[in-house]
Amino acid sequence: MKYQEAKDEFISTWGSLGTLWGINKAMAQIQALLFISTKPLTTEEIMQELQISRGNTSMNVRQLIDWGIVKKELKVGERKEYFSTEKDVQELARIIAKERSRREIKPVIKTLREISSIKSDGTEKTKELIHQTKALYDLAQTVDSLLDKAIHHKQNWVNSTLLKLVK
Amino acid sequence: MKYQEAKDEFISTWGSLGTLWGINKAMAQIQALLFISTKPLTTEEIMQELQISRGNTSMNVRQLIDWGIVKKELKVGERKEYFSTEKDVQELARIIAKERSRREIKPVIKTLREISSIKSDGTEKTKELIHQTKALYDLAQTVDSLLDKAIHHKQNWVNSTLLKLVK
DNA sequence: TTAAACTTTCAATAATTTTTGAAAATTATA
DNA sequence: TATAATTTTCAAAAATTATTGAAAGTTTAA
Repeated sequence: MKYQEAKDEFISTWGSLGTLWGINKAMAQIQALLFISTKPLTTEEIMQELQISRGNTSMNVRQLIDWGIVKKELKVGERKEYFSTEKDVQELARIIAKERSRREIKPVIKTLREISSIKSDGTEKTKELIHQTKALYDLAQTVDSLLDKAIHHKQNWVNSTLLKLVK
Repeated sequence: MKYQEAKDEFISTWGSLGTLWGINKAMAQIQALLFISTKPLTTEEIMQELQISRGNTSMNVRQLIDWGIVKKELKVGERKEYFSTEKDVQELARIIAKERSRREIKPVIKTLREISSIKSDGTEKTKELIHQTKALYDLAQTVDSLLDKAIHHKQNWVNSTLLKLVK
């Protein structure tokens, strides 16, 4: 496999994986492109490489910046913005875990707590609702605590924490 | 909060969470409905409760069965099929982890292995592509091994494995 | 067999999400 | 301040995904 082919394959695979996990394809592909780039890229270069429009590029780069995955860089004497992504995979995983926990998991945990703590009226169906949502709540709490632990474990959490579980 | 309100909230929340993670809303809602039901339900009952069509119900129940999350039950003397979901949250998590690993993570790992093992042509950009995809490959392997471990750890893997990390 | 009960399929339609591109806004320089 | 470079916004269009419902298929029982 030649460079260009491998690069295209990587960007395409990353885009598909993103889609499968509820992430916009263009957003995932921009991140993939920056991830393997040897230097920061401009909007123009991203558009060119991925064959997407200016508006699309602008919006998705902005979202990546909101997520804390991409940083804007300015070069002296130049007007345009350069973008680069976090290059360290573990830090990247940490950021994504943090954001998905904050945006998606924690709100669900809050809802599960509310539902599982409604007052029982003694009927079977209410008991079952409370019991099942409580069980989900407990599991979600455990998983989210693990994520929190990883999130705050700045350096090398995969090796220090996960690897010992796997081995 | 009264029963009906809590139930609707749970089904709706589960549907939204599914959507966020790339799972069809109807599929997530059917699973949610079965998860808090005190008894197996028929297609008719699911349609009625969720206000969705027969075709939609049929297709999504079938998918849940493919995933191993829902089971079909037959009652003696009755023609129609009854559906129930796995009620144990940890077993449910195990099944979902197993399926997502098999369908989505393992294929990506294979691609990352292929890309990261292309022959270097000595250029910086090729070196960077190889280096970065190798790093992703290593991380994905670690995470997938953890999932595999959890997957094969039938009983109570959350408490026996994850909890000790969290505490 | 036949027919009734039930399930599946799938083309058409609807809903949602993504993308475009040009106008408006912003920013830096002359 | 004017203007050129660049980015952002957002309504419209395109693409994708989900849903419907009726016809076809299957299964069971009389």
